[in-house]
Amino acid sequence: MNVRTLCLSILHDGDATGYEIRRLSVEGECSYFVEASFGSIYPALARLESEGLVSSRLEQQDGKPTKKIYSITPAGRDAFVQELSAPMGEEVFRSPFLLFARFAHLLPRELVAARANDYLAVRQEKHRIVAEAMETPSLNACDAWVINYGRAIMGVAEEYLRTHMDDLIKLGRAEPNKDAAE
Amino acid sequence: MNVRTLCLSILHDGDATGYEIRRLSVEGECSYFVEASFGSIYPALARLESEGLVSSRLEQQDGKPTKKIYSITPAGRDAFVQELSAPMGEEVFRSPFLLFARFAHLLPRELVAARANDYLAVRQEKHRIVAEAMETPSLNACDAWVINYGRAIMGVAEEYLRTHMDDLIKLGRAEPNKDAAE
DNA sequence: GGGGCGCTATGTCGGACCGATATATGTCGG
DNA sequence: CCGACATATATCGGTCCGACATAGCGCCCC
Repeated sequence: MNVRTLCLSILHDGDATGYEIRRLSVEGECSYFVEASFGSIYPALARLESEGLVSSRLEQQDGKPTKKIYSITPAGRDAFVQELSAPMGEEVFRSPFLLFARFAHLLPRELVAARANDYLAVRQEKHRIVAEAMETPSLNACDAWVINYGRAIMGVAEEYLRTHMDDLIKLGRAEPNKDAAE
Repeated sequence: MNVRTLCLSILHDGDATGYEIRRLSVEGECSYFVEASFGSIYPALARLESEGLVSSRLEQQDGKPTKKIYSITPAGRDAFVQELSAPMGEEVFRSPFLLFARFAHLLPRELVAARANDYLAVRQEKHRIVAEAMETPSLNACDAWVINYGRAIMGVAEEYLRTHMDDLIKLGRAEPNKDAAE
């Protein structure tokens, strides 16, 4: 799942600028399983345009910088379907928090507690965004399926964390001052 | 959570070669939230050694290539704890399957069914690995917490997929021959 | 009223990381 | 007997992220 495909997928649902693609990938209903940065979106769009898979038009705005609005072309739609039909990449899940949690016994209890609370807040926020996305009026059936899947998983993640984080915090070191205590 | 920290975390629990670090990160009990490739492990180990955070010794074996066994140094342990105490990176979840699922309505039903079945198999395998990891005899409390967290989430993911994948497959296109049907 | 911050908007650049490939060798199955 | 696979180290091209550069406008607070 490269950035090219991500851009095509967003443009498939409607025109957008590079900036909007970024925002949708980070804050949108699907931000829990796709994401891309400016540093890869803009070059990807430029390359897609040079290949004729997207087209662009400039739009002046007063008070704001000029926008470069991209549209997907028929060739782009074909290429997108082709890309979806080709073998997929692997799923990626990387969690710095879980790596941290594995070594909670090395770290002061206050730090473990702070991190666990931060992580819970992040999970709750993500869960809220996905739950809210289900309220979208014009939601196609595929999007609804994906959102429900995400909501089911996030719901459990949040609940497990909420009910078990105290166990993890108790594993943190009680006396952070003694260095050779372990 | 860079590859350097990942290497230190594995060496913290015992000596290993670059090859073994790779295998642990891909097949081990924590492979569901950490992973790294050879292309980043070997350079990372070389750099860690030049900085004195790990040391290495060569071990001849007959029938197999010479191994280069790495050990973490006291300075390496300090640096590891330091790194865990520093602000963490964001969690990453990228799912090509969910992007595919969002556009199931564009794709032939047989393809959707095949992909859903493949994905279910992958999820079941991952779930099995984590569930099995709980049986490990010498399991410290932190690892147990992390594994249980993963098991809870993977259990729900697998079950949701198993009970709802038919709904997704039904959203696939029934007649893949008509191109202009959409 | 002015200074700083944040938002919209495009884009570049260094560095991190993946995936494929190269190299060498030994085992095991067909 | 040959290819596939496992062990083991290492490099390289290309992708992608994160930080930075640029720039005009609105908003808030002092």
